[in-house]
Amino acid sequence: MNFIINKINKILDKILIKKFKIKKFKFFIYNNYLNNQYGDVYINLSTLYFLNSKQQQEIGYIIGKKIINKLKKYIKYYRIINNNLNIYYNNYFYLKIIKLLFKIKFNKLLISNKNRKKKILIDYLSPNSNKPLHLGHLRNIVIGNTLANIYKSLGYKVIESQIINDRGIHICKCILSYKLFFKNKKNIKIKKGDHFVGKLYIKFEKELNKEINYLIKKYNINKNEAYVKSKLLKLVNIELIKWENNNIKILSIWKKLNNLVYKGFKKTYNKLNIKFNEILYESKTYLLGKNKILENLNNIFFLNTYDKSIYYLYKNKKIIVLRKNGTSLYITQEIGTLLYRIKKHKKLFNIIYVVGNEQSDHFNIFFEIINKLKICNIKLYHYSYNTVNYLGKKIKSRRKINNIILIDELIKYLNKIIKKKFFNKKINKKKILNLSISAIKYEFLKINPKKIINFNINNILNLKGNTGIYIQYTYVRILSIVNKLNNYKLKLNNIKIILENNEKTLIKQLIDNKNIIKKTIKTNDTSILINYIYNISKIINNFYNFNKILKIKNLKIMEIRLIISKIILKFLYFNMKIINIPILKKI
RNA sequence: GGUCACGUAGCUCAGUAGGAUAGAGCAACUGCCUUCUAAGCAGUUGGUCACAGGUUCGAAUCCUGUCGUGAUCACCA
Repeated sequence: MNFIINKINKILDKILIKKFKIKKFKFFIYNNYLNNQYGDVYINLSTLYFLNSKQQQEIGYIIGKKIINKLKKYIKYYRIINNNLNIYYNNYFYLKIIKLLFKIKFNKLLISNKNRKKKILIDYLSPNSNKPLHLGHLRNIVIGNTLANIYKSLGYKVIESQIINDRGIHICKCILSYKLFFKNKKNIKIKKGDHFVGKLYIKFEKELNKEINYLIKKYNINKNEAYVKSKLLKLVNIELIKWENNNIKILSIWKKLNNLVYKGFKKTYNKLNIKFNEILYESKTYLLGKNKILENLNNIFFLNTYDKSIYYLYKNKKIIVLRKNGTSLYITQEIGTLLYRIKKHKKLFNIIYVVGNEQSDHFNIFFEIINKLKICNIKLYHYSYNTVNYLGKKIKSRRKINNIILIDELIKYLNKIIKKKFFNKKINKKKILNLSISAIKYEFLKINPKKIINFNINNILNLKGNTGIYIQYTYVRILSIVNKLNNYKLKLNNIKIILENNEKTLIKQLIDNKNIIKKTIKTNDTSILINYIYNISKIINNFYNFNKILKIKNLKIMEIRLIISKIILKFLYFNMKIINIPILKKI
């Protein structure tokens, strides 16, 4: 949108090639948002390192003059300070941009026809069906969902996909726990299904622990030996075998418990305002992929002659892809699921796996295999993010259930805090929830996915400063002004107002929206977008405080500020939708 | 031990493609609510960018090494 930078670039190219015969050189034009002394954009002349500083300055002056000549309309003047060529926009430039921004629809800003027909599948959640969603999942959800929203805003068709791990020993533990410890209590109240099943799991683990300790004392043996002797473990394995043999009784409990969990999950998704348009279940996909491997035996995959398992050779390591008993593994399933998706969604352009960085090896192997199998031309990408630590330790979702904070619990804590803060004002439950959700999402998005999050409940409970609530608050404040002037008819022609510095800074930054979003995708870093929104919000609040609108007598100034306010609303609305932070009309 | 991340203010984090005096929030301290919504605004204090070398006109940023933290290295998913 910043047409000036394009024009400056063209001028730079011409001068360098024609006057100085420097062909393979490109200046980088920097934006300056902070320092009012320096130009709105600047070029660092030192990048012409092959010339001495006198020559650099000479070139600087020539470029400066040329730019002034060509772009008189938009540029006030240029200065060379500390070997930087600073270029200053004039008032007309800002007014022109304001007019542009006022007309433009932000949600159509990024859409290009190139992307319109392209389908992208984003696989961003794979919960186990034996426990509620927790902080570890939250990072996954928030990043995946934001990514999906960005691609949608670019015009792609996006499939948001999750695959639920609904089979295996973990769920059998819940089934057994239900049979042994809960079934006879007819008056069980189930508020939220996933929490109930989670309790079943904890109960089992507790009982197992008791038994193991008992065995260790009684027989004076070590832990591993006790595991072998454990009756509970034996029983669980029997359940698992029954499940694999399609035992009707087991299957019916299994279905019952899973459905409870899915209902619970759905409630949590609703709170977070996310929707998946593809839900896969491992019980249905775990047999896929086996045939593909057998088809390519001796060609890509090889047989272990001594035990008849099948492996793939990755960096001289044998990676087993089919067990000796012929059953599938994680990687086998991954291949199968891909085959399934290719069939189901025709013309997929791209699949993005938003999965923790601990699985980067898995994906490297997976992608290499897919490459060799020549299954498809779809671009596959592992969007990896780092772990969430709690109390100094990584949250391990697979085995342990204690030492984690559930998403629902976190929301509850926050709701309480927010309710207290609003002691005197009327505020309904839904608004409290929306505030909590925004605080939570924002907290996870604002940190670069590459970095470990050391989760501290106090950070998120402190609702000051750089938080999701701040962004919402900014929106609400501006909205209240605009609402009060709802009937005012604006005339866009012949605005001739000299803008304030904060207004200029604001406009300069607003122009960057498109680039920032593109960069967010390019670098796989949601914190870029968040920081951008936050920085602009700070300027907006400064604007709110100093550039009064309702109280100003000069109608023309009031009008231009109203226009800027409307642009701000459009901007925030658009970007809040992308990071999926709820918009509060009024607190 | 191999591989891959990360180390910036007391704490949590930004830092454009290597480029001007390294920026925010929290915490601490000053001001501002009869004010378009104070969950806000304006300001003060706070830095050997882990350490050591190298590349470069120029390094928080690139390279090498050391130290520290974490992840991973299953016929688990």
